[in-house]
Amino acid sequence: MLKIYNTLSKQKEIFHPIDADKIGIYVCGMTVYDYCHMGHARVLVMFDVITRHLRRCFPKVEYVRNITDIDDKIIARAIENKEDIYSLTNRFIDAMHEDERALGVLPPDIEPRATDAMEQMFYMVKSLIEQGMAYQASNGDVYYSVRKFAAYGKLSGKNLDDLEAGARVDVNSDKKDPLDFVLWKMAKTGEPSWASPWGHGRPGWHIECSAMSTHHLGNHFDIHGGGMDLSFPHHENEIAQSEGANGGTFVNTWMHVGFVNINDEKMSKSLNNFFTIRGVLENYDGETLRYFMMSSHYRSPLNFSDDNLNLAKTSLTRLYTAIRGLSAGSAATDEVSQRFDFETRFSAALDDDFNTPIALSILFELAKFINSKRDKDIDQAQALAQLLIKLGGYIGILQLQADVFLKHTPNNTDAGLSDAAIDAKIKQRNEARANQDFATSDRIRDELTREGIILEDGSDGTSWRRK
RNA sequence: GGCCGGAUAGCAAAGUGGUUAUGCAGGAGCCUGCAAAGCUUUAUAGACCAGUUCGAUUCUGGUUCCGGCCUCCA
Repeated sequence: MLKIYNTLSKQKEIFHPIDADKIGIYVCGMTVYDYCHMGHARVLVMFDVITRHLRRCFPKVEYVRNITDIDDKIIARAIENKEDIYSLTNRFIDAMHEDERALGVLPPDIEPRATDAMEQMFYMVKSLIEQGMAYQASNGDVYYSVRKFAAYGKLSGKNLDDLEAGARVDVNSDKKDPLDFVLWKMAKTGEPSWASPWGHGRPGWHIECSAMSTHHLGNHFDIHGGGMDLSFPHHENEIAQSEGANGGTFVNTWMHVGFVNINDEKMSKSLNNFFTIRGVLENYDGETLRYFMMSSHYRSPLNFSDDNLNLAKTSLTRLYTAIRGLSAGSAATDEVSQRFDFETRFSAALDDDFNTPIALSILFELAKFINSKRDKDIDQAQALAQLLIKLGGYIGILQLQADVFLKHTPNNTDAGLSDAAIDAKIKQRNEARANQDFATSDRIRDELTREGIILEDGSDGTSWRRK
């Protein structure tokens, strides 16, 4: 029984799909004018975990994640670079896809772009104007009349009068109410623009998501998500637009992923304390990054630091060490895995609002069993290793050959000793050991240790891994 | 000012009204030529103050501190 925390009700709810044969989920994606940072990575990874689990729970899941490829920052950056907005956005869309693959994130089913959704936005804005919920101001911009939507504030728990009292500057005199937000912006000279019923211009930020989500998933769909910072005003405005234009409920379940923090402060572009995914990938592999993201619950803050990343790497190393040498073989269910209900408990953890820390803890239990069985009952160890790999696969980890993970260099470059050179050293060392020449064998091991190579002598020979 | 979260052992991070979270690090032991890995075992918690209860880290109220949103942001 799947339970999801709904921002709308501020509590965990049993998830009741609108149509159990087809789940619709929409996630607000990136604004593509720069490389993705760790905050984006968290949203990418967590909604990947979420959709992977949903796909196991339901026969069909339609996962839509948009790309915002037109907005003020994109225009500003394109002007700065003296480049066309499409060449800018295409470049960063490619970079985003590259980052996504490195993190083991599966592509969404549909990835619509704002610039392809103009007609759908026009349709929605028209509907809002016709119903008197939006108006074109004297400067030509079209605004949403927030006061016309009685339920405004239901997602963020905000009260219009409190908002107004606390509203900071930027009061646009063309707005009827300072809280009104823009649906369509008139183009200034030199700006990219689209012909619309209200003149040449471009869409406001919020309308694209209302238009694209309802276009692909219908006026009423199951889940809408994004980063915590989108709940207000972005998602609040989406509700106002979609429910204002179409009537009825827009989305049943709203999900928000917590922030990535640096020294307990939000990582953000405006604070300029962000780390890009590709920057971090120079020192840590994608799977370690992914594990790090899953090591805390998706709604909790996640503190980004080398210590925590290294912890993730060590943890993942333990899991891969458990399956090393055992990955081949049949996946027979065995008495131990049944007795301890690993798979049931693993799924139950994910069913409980996608509790990845619990799910991971079950993988460690499994690893412990494998380690304690491998010398006594290889078949059972084999079967448990298969199960560990299978459960890991449910959340997108442990799909490499153990040795590939354990021997890789941080950024998969060929720094330091080659594998062949390491094997040669190990051979020399083992010859020395066979001759009881421990001074030589220890010297070789020390040499390798300095190169970041750790040796492990086992009953079936010496294996190695990179630190 | 308004509205939300959070405070768990050395670090990271969950569940839970009474019984081992889990990972890393630490102690002891086994294994090993010695290590590493692994196994066994062990110590170290629940910001503070009240209340409810036979019993609270878990529920309620208050205090303090931290973070977020109210402005573009995942």
